[in-house]
Amino acid sequence: MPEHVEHLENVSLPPEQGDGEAASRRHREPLTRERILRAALQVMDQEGLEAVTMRRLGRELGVEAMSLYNHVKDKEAILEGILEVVMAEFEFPEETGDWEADVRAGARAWRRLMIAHPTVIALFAESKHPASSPERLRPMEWAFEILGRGGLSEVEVVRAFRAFGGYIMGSVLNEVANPVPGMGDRDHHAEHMQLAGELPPTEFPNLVRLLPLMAECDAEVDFEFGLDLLIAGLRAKANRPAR
Amino acid sequence: MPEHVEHLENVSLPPEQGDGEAASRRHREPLTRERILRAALQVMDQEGLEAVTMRRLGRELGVEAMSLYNHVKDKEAILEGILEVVMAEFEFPEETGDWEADVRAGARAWRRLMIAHPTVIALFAESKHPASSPERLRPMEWAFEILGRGGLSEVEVVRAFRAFGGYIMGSVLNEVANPVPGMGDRDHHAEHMQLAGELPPTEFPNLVRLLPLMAECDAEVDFEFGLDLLIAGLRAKANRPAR
DNA sequence: CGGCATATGCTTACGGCGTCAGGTAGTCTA
DNA sequence: TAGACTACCTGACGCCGTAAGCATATGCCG
Repeated sequence: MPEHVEHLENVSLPPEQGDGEAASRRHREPLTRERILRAALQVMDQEGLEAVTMRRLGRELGVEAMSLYNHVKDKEAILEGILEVVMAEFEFPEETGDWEADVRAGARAWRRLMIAHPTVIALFAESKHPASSPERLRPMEWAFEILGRGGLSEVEVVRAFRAFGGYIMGSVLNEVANPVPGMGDRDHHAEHMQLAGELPPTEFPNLVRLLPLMAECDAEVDFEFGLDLLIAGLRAKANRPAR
Repeated sequence: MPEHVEHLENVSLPPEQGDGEAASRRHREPLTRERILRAALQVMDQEGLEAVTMRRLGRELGVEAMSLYNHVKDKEAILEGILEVVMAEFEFPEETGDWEADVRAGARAWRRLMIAHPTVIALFAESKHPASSPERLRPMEWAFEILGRGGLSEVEVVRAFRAFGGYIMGSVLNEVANPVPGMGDRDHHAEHMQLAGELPPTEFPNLVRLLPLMAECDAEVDFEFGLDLLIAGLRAKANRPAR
């Protein structure tokens, strides 16, 4: 067993006194739940969910894996914490008073958040407990507030929330699970095209015809298309004039 | 129907004597990709994604983990195979000729499939490659076919497909990730209600008021609500009369 | 100042994971 | 009958999450 290595970090601090190790430990900022969650989110964004590992987070923070347990209960708690951090990033759009515009802006803000951290979709899909932290509930509260101004009944507000929420979630899921160009990977375009070329045209005539079209679509435009459908339907339901 | 017969067994060998191990090895039906995928799907449905393990599947099939590799490349190939098996279960609704009814029926069939195997959502969310097997593409082809009959332009068909697909995916995701009663877990209802009771009412007035409503909602009815919105919007776009 | 409680981080270890490398025993064909 | 092939097994490696216990630093008491 080699002797204890005095980490090189201690050269960066003022030479107070003899004990290098103690000094280095003093000057590195202490571990916190906050710091852990931020590191976890970063690793997840950059390298995917399977890279988020206790040992890896420890390495990222200059600490052993077991030290993390002083600040979080579980790995599961870390994953839930990531959701918290992400939802806390939600940027509440400025309210215009125009109901449709506000709904649209809210939907876009939500989508933008998910697109910025695509892997959270998988996190949602695997999470076992419903949301309960204020960070996760605040955007929800706000969405209810906005939707409630459209002349809908209470139960319609709930249903509209679920309809929009579902649509946003699913759009992003399809977008990141089945990527098309316009956002990121160019090679999936080629993959799509090639697939369309290889398909037996008698069994898959529509696919052969439409897959290339699909590959060319802009995910953002498509998102707006579905949003239009939902809002048009809702407008009818609320007996509003087409503005 | 219990039509399962072990056809290979009697063909192969005359009844050799004695050796118990050889005999037992002979009458267990041989491992196949098919059998592996079915076992994987069953384990996943009953115990969740994290229970799907090479060793576990081996145990399930009376075989060591490494034997699975004679029939599948990877664990990842197994997970993709599960998607294949599930999508092969898609029940194509009978076509009525009524476009709206057909679209609705298709959406319901899709939803029913996901609800029957809730964990596949997580699989979709994690899968890295777009669909390419015929089993996964056939329902897609069919959806394009149905949507194409509504008087939409080609690009609108693609967009409608993505809108409906997104909505279905997301609805089911929200339904299984944030369960409410009516389908399965009763205790989540209580959880919701309790949460509503504990929330600071000045910060979350809408949540406090609407969460109980939400807990009472029927997921299926809510699904239909969103479906109505989308179809109403689409009907307008296609310049069809409200039938 | 000494002494202890508490908080923080480290070490070790256990069982389970995916999978590589190599072994073996039955079966098929020349 | 020899050799190849198939289908399965054994053992090992390096990961994983985390339980248990040890070491050290800090804060509070007299």
